[in-house]
Amino acid sequence: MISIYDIAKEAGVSKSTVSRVVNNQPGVIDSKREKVLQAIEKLDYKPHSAARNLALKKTNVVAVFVRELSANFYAEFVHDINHIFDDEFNYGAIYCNRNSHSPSRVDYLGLVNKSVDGYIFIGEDSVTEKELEVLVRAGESVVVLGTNLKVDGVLSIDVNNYEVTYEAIKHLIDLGHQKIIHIGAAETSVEFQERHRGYEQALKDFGLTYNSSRNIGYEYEDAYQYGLILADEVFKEGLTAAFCFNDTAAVGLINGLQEKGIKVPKDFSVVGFDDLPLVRMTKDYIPPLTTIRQPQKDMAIYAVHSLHDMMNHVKKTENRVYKCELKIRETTSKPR
Amino acid sequence: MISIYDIAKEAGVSKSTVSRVVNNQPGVIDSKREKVLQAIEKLDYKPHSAARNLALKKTNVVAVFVRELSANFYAEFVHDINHIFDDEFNYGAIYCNRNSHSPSRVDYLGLVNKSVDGYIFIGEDSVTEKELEVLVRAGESVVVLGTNLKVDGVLSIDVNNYEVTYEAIKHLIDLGHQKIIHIGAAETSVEFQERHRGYEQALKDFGLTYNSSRNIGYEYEDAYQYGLILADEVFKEGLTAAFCFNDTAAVGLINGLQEKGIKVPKDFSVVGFDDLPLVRMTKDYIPPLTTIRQPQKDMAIYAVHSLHDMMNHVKKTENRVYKCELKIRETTSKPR
DNA sequence: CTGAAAGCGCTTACAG
DNA sequence: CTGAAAGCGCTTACAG
Repeated sequence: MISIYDIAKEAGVSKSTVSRVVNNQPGVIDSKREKVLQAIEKLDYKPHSAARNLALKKTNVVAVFVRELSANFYAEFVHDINHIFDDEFNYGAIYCNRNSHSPSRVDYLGLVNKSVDGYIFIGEDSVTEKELEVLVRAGESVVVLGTNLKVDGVLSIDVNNYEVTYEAIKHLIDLGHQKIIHIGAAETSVEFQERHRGYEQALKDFGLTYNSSRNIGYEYEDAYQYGLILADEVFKEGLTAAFCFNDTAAVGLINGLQEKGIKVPKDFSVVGFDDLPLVRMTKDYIPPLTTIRQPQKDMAIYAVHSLHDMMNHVKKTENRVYKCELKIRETTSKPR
Repeated sequence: MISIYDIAKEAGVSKSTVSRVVNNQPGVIDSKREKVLQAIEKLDYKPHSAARNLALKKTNVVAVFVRELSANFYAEFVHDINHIFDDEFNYGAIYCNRNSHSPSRVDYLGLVNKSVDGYIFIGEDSVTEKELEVLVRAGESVVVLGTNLKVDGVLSIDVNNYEVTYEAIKHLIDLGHQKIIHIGAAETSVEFQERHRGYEQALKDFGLTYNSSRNIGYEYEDAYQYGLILADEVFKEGLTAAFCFNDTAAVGLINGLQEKGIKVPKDFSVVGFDDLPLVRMTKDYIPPLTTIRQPQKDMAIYAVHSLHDMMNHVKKTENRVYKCELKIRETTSKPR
């Protein structure tokens, strides 16, 4: 491979001079600058980034970790974050899958150590508290998004899961529902736990006794199958509403229920979470979803800007809890 | 930050010895190994990857580039590739968005130069021919997936777009369709061009004179809007079938058409492309899609294995064109 | 089994 | 404006 030394030789100057022109520094006479540029062009020279990173102790790259890159909700974040880095800063963002369900032999954090200036972790499965502590002790800049993890020195951005769930359940109760089920993905999820708290508190505050939570997994198909099963309980137990952990689950559930002849919202009300654009695909068949919108874009912007500030020690950054908005649309109505 | 030198001092040995235990090399007496391990634990030591990369001239990381990480079809590839690297090799994979539609100030290829052992580019918008040539000249290992780019020294994996499109059009013709429209995303797309060739050849071979291609953009909404418009042409010109560049477009088109009272497949036949699992979400409202399945998983496996072989100079690898399969389901039928 | 030394490809005071 | 030299944190022959 060709190095800075080769360019120096080709152009008849020193490595120092080559370095200066590569980095667009002033104080190089035009004639030499030109020679260097030509040599670079001629030999297809690209600086070796590991060498540069080592010398500069910075990389102009940040790492973004998510549980599963192709998961819908996270994909939006990934998209936004990428664009913000692109548009506003001269930073590259790289992405890593962090699927905790498959015990991975790859230690990304070790792999990536110091080859990155900052870290963004999205979703609670993307990182552990212990890992965060190690990063902080190493002086890294890190922000976590939607994890519920609180570690000194890492900036945390989250959403008011408890309150907004309370609000959604209250909405159902106000409509007259008495038997409302809470559907989550995985019990271990802090998200689930927070929302579960909101669910139970609302039941309690309004004196409802029916109290049932179920975790069904992350996939559309899980929700669809569960809808099929749930139909029975609707008939037997007089269930009239469900609060779902995301929109994909809500759509799956609705499809499963309707398959069994239970119409939404006439016979049954459903609340989703996330307000995914994806749901457009079903828009002509399923009523617009009552759901909860997270201020995703704002969160992404704040995440990127804060990380940037942290990396440049610009100023103190502060944790933030964003408020979600209950979007009442057409999958919830009075029970009949 | 703490370096190998700090560990050496703490453990009372030389850097060489520390390096040996960090890399699990034999030939270190147990008592010293233990001391080093303790020092590492105590000081939270992680090797600086840039330094190691520079010394070793290898990184154990590959980069995967796609146009848009959150795009549906690519997301599947990303998912598969990640899992294969995880399961079979001790390699990390990092992902980069390469959205050519937003002129980016970030030169990923430069950023990532030599901080990665190999490259996978997915989809034609992920890389240019010129970039590939530069990488080859620099001796990099690179594979391209679904790009139609042929550059000496880069392994190319693609799909028989021309043939399978021909087959799909023939299927429609066999059913009795005479006016078939070809719907693409962007004219500049080689994918479009290949499929267009297949479309035109089939028309020609079977003596059809109606010949019309349209490019409508990549999003669901584009297709839906276009479906609304297309409805008119169906009435006026007697169009009876469409071949779409992907399933999302097919669903959007169907929704648009049905909105205007045109039923699929009774009044109009539609063929999709990709056989996305995503389409499940509409399965209770739209008939199962006649579409084209790409052997995606096989392609991902071959891509990862080939790249691994190239990086280790194990053996010659060969370009591959995978055959797609026309899945005849329920959105195509005889015209009425 | 162990350590001193050279080298990986860059950057950047420093001296001129 | 320019170059020689030291240094970034690691690895690995080499000598002992």
